[in-house]
Amino acid sequence: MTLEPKRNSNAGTWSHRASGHRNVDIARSEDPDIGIPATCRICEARQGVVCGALAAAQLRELSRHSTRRKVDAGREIVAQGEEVTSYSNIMDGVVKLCKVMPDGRQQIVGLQFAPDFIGRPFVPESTLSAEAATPAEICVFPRGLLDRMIADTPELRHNLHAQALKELDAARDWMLTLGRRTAQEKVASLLYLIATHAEPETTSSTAFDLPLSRAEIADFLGLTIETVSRQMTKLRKQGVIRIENNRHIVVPDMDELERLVSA
Amino acid sequence: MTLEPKRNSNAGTWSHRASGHRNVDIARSEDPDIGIPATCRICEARQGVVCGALAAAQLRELSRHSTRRKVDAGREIVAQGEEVTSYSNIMDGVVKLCKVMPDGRQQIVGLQFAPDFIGRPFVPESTLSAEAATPAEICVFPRGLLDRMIADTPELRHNLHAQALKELDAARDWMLTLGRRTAQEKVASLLYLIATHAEPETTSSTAFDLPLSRAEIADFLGLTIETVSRQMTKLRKQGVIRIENNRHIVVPDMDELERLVSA
DNA sequence: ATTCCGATTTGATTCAGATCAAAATTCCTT
DNA sequence: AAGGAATTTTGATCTGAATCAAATCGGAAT
Repeated sequence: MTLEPKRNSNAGTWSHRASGHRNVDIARSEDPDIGIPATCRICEARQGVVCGALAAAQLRELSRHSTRRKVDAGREIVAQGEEVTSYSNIMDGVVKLCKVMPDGRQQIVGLQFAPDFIGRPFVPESTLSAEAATPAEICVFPRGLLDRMIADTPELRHNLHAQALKELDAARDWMLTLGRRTAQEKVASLLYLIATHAEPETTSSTAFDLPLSRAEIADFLGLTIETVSRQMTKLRKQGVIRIENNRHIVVPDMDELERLVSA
Repeated sequence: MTLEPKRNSNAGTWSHRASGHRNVDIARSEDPDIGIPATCRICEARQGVVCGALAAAQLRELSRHSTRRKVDAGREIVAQGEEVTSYSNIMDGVVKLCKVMPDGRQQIVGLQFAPDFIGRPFVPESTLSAEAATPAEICVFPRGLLDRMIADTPELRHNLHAQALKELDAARDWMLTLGRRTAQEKVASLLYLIATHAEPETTSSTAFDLPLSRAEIADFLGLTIETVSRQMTKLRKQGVIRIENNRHIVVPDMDELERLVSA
C-alpha cells in the first residue's frame, strides 16, 4: 500500500500476507481455485484489493480482458489531467504518484507497491500522474468492465473504500512529515517507510534497495537533491545506515532509525 | 460563531445544491418529507453525506439516538489515538483535523465545514484529533448504530467512499503546497481555500472571516506565526487583500489571489 | 473609558536548507 | 575494458524562513 511507516503491525491486513484467512487453509474439501484462470493462480495480486474480492466467474472475465504489461522505470502509466479509461494492478515494482506544477516543481504524493490497485473510481480524470519508479509489471483492464464489477460486488466496493481510507491516513501522515519535520527526520522517515515495506519481518537489522533516485527522494520529501545527499551521508557517518552502490541500503539497527523519525 | 456572513452563504449553497435532485421537485404527489423528524427537516446536514442517504425510517431512528451539541472554539471533538465510539455531522462551524508529535510540533491535516461528516468507519481508533476551529454545532450519534446503517445502506456507503476520495485528493493537493510552495504561495493557497469554501459564488471580489488564528494557519501551512503574519502584511501592502480586525479578510480580486498560488 | 491579557505585528539576528559550482562515482554503451 | 553521460557527492555561498525579542493591537472584564 501507500506510505505510512509502522506498517508492520497491520500490514497483514492488506497485501499477499493477507491471504492467510482465505487461501492458506488447506483443510478445505474443494479446491477454492477451481475455475480460476491459470495466470491468476500465480498472480501477485490474486489476493489484492481487486482480485481478492472477485468470484471465479468475474476473475475469468476480467482476466479475459486484461493485459499484463511491463513498464520501464520512469515510464508514465497515467498522466495528470488525462481521462482515465483503464485501471491496473501492480504485479511487481514500485509506482510513484506525482503532482507537478506548471513551472515544473513537483511533489510525489504517494508510493504504491505490488499488489496495489491503481485507479480512481467515480472520477473521470486523474488529478495526478502515476509513473513506474522501478521497472514494473502491471495488469491493465478496461475501466468500464471493472466499474461494472464494482457495481455488482459489495466486497470489492468495501475493499476499495478501505484502501482509500488507508491512503488517506498515509497522505496525512506524510503531511506531518512535509510540514513539520527537519531534513534529517524526513530522510529517516523515507528510509523507514521503504524499509518497512521492503522487508516486512523487521528484525533489528534490515537491508533493501531504494526504489527511488536521489532526485525522486527529494521530490517526495520536499527537499533538494543536495540536501538529501548530505543527510544520507550524515546518517552514514553516524552509523545509522550503510550505503552500497548508491541504491542498496543496510540498516544495522532499525530502532535507531525509528528513533530519528521522532515518532 | 465568528463567521456569521460566511456561514450563511455557505449554508445556502450546500442545501440547495444538494436538495435539487431530491427535494425541490414539487410536482411529486406525496411530500417526500413525510415521516422525517422535525429537527431533521431544518437541519444543515439533512442533505449531507450521511443523512442525505438515509430513508425516513432510518432518519427517525438516527435522530432518536442523536444529540445536538455546541462545541466551543478550541474544544476537542475526537482525540488522537482515542477509541472512537461516536460519529458526528458538523451542523455549523469549522473543524480542524490535527496530528501532533510527542514533542508538541503539530500539523493541521484537514479542515471540515458544515455539513461534513466526522468519523472513520472500519478503524477502531482515530489517528488524528478533531477540534472545533470556530464555535461549532455538531450532531453526535453512536458509532454502532451508524455502522449498522452503513451495512444496510448502499447509498450511504457510496457517499462515504466518495467523501474519502475527495478528502484524499484534498490531502494530496495540500502535500504539494507543503512540500513545494513558498511561504507567500502557502498563505495565498490558504486564503484561496477559505475564500472558495466561504463564498462559493466566486465573483471577482470576496470577503470572509478567517476560521483560524495565525497560530493555526501556521500549523496548517508548516510555517511559524511570524512568517504567516509577515506574508499577510506583504499581501496587504501589495493590495491583494485587505485585513479588517485581524480576522476579516477582503479580497478585491480573486484572480489576482489565484495567480499568487501558482496553480 | 481603563486595564489587562492574549494575539498579532514588527524588528534584529541566526540558521537550515537552497543555490551555485565542481569533483567523484556509477553505470551504460560500445 | 574504456569512454562518456548521468547520477551523486562535496564544497562555498546565499537566502528564506526560523528564532529571539519587543512593541502594538484588540477584545473582554471591570
